Amino acid sequence: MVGGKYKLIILHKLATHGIRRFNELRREFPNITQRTLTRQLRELESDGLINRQVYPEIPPKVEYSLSETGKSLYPIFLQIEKWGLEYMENNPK
Amino acid sequence: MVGGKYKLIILHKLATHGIRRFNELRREFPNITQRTLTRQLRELESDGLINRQVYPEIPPKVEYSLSETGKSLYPIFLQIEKWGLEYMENNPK
DNA sequence: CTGCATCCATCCCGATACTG
DNA sequence: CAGTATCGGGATGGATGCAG
Repeated sequence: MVGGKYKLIILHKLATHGIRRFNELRREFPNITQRTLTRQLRELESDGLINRQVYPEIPPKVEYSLSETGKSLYPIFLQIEKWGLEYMENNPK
Repeated sequence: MVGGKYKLIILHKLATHGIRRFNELRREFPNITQRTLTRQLRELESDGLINRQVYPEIPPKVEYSLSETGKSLYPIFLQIEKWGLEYMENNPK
């Protein structure tokens, strides 16, 4: 469910900074292409990790946020982050 | 570093059951092909997560075990396992 | 603004046969 | 026993253009 190239950082961004619109995410991850961002978001949505709120306006507006299930991943993120910091301490460069 | 299809379960097996020989791992994961098992083990080794001990005998003998870095991943595994159990409780089927 | 359609390169893994 | 060699297919991500 989190196997995509950008899924973890997307979830992390939504976890730490809350609701985000599509183009906000594009700006925050300049390397990801539009097509890929769309697909990763759709996959996260169909796995129930994020919510997708569409506002039927012109111009369109779509907001992404963590679902409850997505939020429940947060302890894992913290554990991974802790590991990463220790790993960098023991393997400096 | 743990992105391969079988890397997490290989690490988990080594974490919970200690040293394993090549063909023991093959038997324990019947779905993995020889070629793929070899590659995943080599990648784990070059990332420093497992140790590869070769005994220059006939017939050959190679033992795989967790490195200290590999062992340090264990808290993450526990956190993931905990999440998985809760997820299945909340999403029964 | 938020997409979809198309085409393409690469990576990952599997199937199978062979080897010291 | 513990691999290597070869071939191939499917998934993943990128580039580019078009659209409501």
